[in-house]
Amino acid sequence: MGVFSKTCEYALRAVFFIAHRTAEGGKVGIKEVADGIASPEYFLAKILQDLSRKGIIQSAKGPHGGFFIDDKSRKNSLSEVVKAVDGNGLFTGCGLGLEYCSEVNPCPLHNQFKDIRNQIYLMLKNTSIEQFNEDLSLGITALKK
Amino acid sequence: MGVFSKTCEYALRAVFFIAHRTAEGGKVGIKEVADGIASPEYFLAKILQDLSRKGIIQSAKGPHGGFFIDDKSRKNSLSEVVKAVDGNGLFTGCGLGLEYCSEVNPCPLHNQFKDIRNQIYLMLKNTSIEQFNEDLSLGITALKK
DNA sequence: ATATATTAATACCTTTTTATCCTTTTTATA
DNA sequence: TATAAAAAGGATAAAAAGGTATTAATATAT
Repeated sequence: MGVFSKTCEYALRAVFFIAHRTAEGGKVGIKEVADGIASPEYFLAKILQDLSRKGIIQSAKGPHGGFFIDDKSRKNSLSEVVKAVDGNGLFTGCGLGLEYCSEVNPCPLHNQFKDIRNQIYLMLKNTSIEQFNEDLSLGITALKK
Repeated sequence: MGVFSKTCEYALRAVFFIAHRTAEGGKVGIKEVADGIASPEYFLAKILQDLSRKGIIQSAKGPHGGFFIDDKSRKNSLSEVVKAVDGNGLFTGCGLGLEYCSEVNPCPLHNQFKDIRNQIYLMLKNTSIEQFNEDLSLGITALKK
């Protein structure tokens, strides 16, 4: 098990792919995205529908339709994507799964875990969707396998 | 979804509870543990069996039997518990779920995520099972709900 | 107008995780 | 030695996550 759900992993990879692929305008079809990030096509379709409904990405139907990310959306931080898919339990929840864990009623790991949570949040908050476009163009980073 | 699986959350809470409860010797039964950490009894039983098989905790059958943690085991770090339950994917895996992600073939998030992973690992590595016994005795920290 | 390419919606299937129940084995002690 | 107490183990079920297939809706080129 990783930090993110499989759904969220696909979502992040897809968002990077679409942002990169449509940086100069245009749209990209679901098949191409699925292939580009090595994800199951139909499953990804559901994820992208959801992201589109939530305004994380955009889509257009019909011929020459496809998915894309507009100028405003591509400035979004990854925390928005993660929140849309996995909720913000990762940023706020107790490490030991205790419902009422808080500053006044902490679990043993509360303080240590608070730092971790915060670190994860800051990392995602300070990273934008578009910021890897160049690396992807240069082939410095990979999105499949 | 949290950082750990539900199974792992129960395991960590149980390990804290048992260590605290048997710090002065003696054993504690499954019912008491389940009640003490607000977990489903039979599900927890499976988890504890597994932890016992893997040497993270100890158990004794028969009258006056139960679970306990010996002196050596209570010095174990939490990373051992997590590794036993969730494997070490959390410490080594790619944030985007890419199989071949590495220093030479990184995903976009590789460097940022490496730090997070490491932070999680160090936190767990540097925290022992027994180190919360006192807080638990004083009622400073909680293990249920 | 119509055919076509495309996403949207929906329904369904499979696997994994979480949870429960029941039986068996072990063991202390009366 | 019988009994009771406790964990161990097996079988099953429910829920959630992950994945597939099909149909509907729709924009656009012709």
